[in-house]
Amino acid sequence: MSNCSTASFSPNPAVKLPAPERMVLYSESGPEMESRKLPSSRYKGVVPQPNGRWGAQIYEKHLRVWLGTFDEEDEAAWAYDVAAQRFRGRDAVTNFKPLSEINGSELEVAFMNSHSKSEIVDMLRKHTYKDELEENKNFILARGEEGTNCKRLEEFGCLSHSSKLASREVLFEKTVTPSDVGKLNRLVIPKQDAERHFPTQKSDSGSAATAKYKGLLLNFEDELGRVWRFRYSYWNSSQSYVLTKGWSHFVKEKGLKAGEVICFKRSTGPEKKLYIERRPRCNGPSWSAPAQPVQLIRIFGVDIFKVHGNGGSGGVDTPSVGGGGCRKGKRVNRDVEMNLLSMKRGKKRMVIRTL
DNA sequence: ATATGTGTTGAA
DNA sequence: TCAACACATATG
Repeated sequence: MSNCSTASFSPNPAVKLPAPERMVLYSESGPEMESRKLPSSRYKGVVPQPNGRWGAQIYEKHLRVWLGTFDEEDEAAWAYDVAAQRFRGRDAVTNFKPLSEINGSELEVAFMNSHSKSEIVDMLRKHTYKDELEENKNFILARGEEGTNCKRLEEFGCLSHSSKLASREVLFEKTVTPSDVGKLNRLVIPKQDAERHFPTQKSDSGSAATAKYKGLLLNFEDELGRVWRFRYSYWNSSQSYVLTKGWSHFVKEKGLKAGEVICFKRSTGPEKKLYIERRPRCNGPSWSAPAQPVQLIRIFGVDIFKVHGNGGSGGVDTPSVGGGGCRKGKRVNRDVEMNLLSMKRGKKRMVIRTL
């Protein structure tokens, strides 16, 4: 509060903050150069270190929780934000724009909440938070095409409740058009796909004649296990199948934009649950192809993921990830590379090569 | 020897 | 809760 108390401080300096003259504090050229005061930070939860770096800390239950030291002041502020949102939830006061107001941050929120506070703090102190988050994201996004072991995902805290165990098959995808995300509040389902994959229900019990479809409410689960309910119906006027009621809410919440691809899936089990997922969108050149199928295999009693390569050159190929674009992880080309995503305890990423 | 993180305090 | 500040302790 102290630093907030200055009227100029905005809780969400999405805009540049005015930089107070911190240097001045140093130049209090006292008789002894020893008596320098440390420059205070304009960020909440950030404290100066004697060596010019910045510490981040948050308080809980009268106790200080140290979040580590950072080269940059805003890095420390960011660390504080992460901790604050994990410790205090959506309405935590943060230095920068809170995740709750950022489109597409659902995965990060899920990631955060699926780790204990101390795990998050650990990551911050070791500066591994971002990496772990990326791993987790890619993990989820690569899921689904084939029978991925969702139990494993659950262990990693990647999946929320109901979406755990079902493997799913892709029904079809659609690149949403401007009108799909515009004010018409409807999504057109390509006719072929609709007739092939979505349930049909004629209100008219009479046999053939009138193919009049009564609206149908369908539930779809998203990447996070969140359930969306849409009205699915047929518009005679345009001879098209559409999702109507509930659709605009989805568009808004997800921040869905024209050109993005949404993928409809269905669980392969008896349940036949429906899923709607926004396909990972990466503009970078390295992710041009759709995610490659991934399969779980078990070696030495450890579950790993095998990415189906092409040449079958005895090795497991890496995902279509080069150096840049989507992620930066370290990758190996040949041999089996397994990264046991943060093993339960050590949080260390292990790379094991076989043969 | 230096960097990091804790003990502690006063203020909000 | 929070940051300031002194300083003990960890680290290389």
